[in-house]
Amino acid sequence: MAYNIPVEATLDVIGGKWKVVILCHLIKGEKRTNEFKKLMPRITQKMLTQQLRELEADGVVKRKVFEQVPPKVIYSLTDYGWSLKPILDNMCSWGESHIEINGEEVVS
Amino acid sequence: MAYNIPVEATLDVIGGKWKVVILCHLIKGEKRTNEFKKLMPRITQKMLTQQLRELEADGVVKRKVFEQVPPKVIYSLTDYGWSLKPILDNMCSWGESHIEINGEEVVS
DNA sequence: CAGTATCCCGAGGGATACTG
DNA sequence: CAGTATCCCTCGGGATACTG
Repeated sequence: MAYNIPVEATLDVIGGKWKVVILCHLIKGEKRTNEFKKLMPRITQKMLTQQLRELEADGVVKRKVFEQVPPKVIYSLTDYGWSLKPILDNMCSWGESHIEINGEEVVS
Repeated sequence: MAYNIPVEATLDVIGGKWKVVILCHLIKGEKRTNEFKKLMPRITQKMLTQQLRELEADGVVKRKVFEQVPPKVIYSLTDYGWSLKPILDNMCSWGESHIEINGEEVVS
């Protein structure tokens, strides 16, 4: 509400500290919570949950809970979330072409 | 340095609180400081200067000072900054198509 | 394994005043 | 007009412990 420029609406959805990173990972496929933790070694449990909940509330991420022990939760993009793909793809490739990557933390 | 995923490099450059908004305005043409203030009524002088300085340090924004009284400063995109255009265009149009805009503060 | 609940610190950023 | 300098306070977010 009351944006001064439309792009602020976009930032409302993907502007969070970790949201773009999370979404970029989800473009490559659905993920479990622990997978996110390994892909983002610096994120805390608290922030991970928080960012995912906000993305879910905005309708771009879907959360599927498997009722079992131990618990299993899978996150994926919604159709609405996939509409962000062009933006995310562009951001990813811009980063790839403008910076050298350091792969020190690619845990399997 | 030491990114876990390339897109973090992109976020380093455009991830600031107001940077995407500033860059979107610059895509439509160079701007003076006061123009920014009118386009972004909620930004403070401090934040405006700070974000512009960081964009300048990252080489995406160019600052041109006219030595005169009263002072005149014009900001514009560098060639490097223009390489972000596809991302910014996508973000702008996504916002346009997904949210209704409120134009209450379009001062001339 | 996935998530919630507390505690708590520090810096991000607002408000204000001043300068060239 | 454009920018710097202070003061100061909120709250983002880290660390830790606990639950289903």
